[in-house]
Amino acid sequence: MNFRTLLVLFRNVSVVSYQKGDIILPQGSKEKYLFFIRKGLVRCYYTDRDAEETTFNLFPEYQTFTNAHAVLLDEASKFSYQAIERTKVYRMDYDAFYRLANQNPKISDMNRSYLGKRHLKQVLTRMESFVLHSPEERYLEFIKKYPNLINRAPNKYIAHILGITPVSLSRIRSRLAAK
Amino acid sequence: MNFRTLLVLFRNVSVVSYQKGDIILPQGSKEKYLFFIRKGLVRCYYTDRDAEETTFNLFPEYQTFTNAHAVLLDEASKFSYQAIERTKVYRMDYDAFYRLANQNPKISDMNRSYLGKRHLKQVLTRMESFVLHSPEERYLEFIKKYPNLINRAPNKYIAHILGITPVSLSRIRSRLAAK
DNA sequence: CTCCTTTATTATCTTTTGTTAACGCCATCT
DNA sequence: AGATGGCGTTAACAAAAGATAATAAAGGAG
Repeated sequence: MNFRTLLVLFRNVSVVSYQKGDIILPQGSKEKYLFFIRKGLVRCYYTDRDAEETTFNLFPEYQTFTNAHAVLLDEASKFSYQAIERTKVYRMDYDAFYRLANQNPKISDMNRSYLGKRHLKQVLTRMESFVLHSPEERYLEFIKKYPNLINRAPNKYIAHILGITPVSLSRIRSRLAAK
Repeated sequence: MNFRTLLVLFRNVSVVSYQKGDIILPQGSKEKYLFFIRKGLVRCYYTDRDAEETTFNLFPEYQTFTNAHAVLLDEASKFSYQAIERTKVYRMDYDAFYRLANQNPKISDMNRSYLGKRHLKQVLTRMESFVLHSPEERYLEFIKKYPNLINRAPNKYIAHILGITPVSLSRIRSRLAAK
């Protein structure tokens, strides 16, 4: 990507900072943003009628994320996005990005390959893991992929991401430690 | 979509028939096809080193499918695709489709919205179900979504799709029947 | 620093699942 | 028709997971 392309992109980017606990996007929102995390940690979670929260994903620094239901599927966002550390993001309005993509083939490629492929691959790999692997195996995959998140995010968040309860994760950890 | 667009598409479509048990695409293949199932039932499954097969998905008539790893991610296909009934598909070479998409904005839209969004939505919804719902709930969702597949596909295939063993599925069924 | 809340761990009990094996059923082939 | 093989169900046992509660540890607020 050349300088000109970058410049066009940067004009539409804003830098946003959040305190620990701040909601970046609430569940139900239809706003469409692309985020790149410069620093911090973002949690994506679902809140049910009983106000129970289930964490779906964690995004650490140098990762991009979007509220997929809004951006990719044109629906209200099914999840909330919350900074669980002091977080700084580069945020771009997706509609602006989309308009740029229609004018600039390089940005269009970026849209397709980066947003589409990368996100699809993540979600596909994760789903495969649910079918093929046990909770313990998924936990090992997780710490291999995100070795530092263990110390930065509460275990209850990680447990839900793995599809188990916090108590169960605690037991898996002690079982593994016994070896 | 107008007649002209359809005509352009149809020139690149071939009709292929399979006997029960035939492999449509083997695991590891890099061929890229789009399929529309006119009739029959297709099973998507993974084979591990011990030659154990784990079914990932079932596609009945009037559904489209692709070998996602090859078509969407440019990788070797991680799954095999097999006709488990006498099956007739409309098959299109994806590269040809992609070339057409670059010439015809309507086809391009179809590529993005249909292939991209539809597939992403399926896989996203399914992954959410693994995190949010129990095996029993997933089974109920499955029979609601595909009421007729219960009688057409072996339970062991359905069990794996739900992320459980065939024995466990059998127990869930008898538990539900007891109510 | 202290108090208070949240979280992690551990224990107990119940439920569910995995594993293996046995049995019966059904379809297919000879 | 009889034999064969695959599949669904059930049983029995072991392992794991969910639910709940108690305790300990950690983190935040004042």
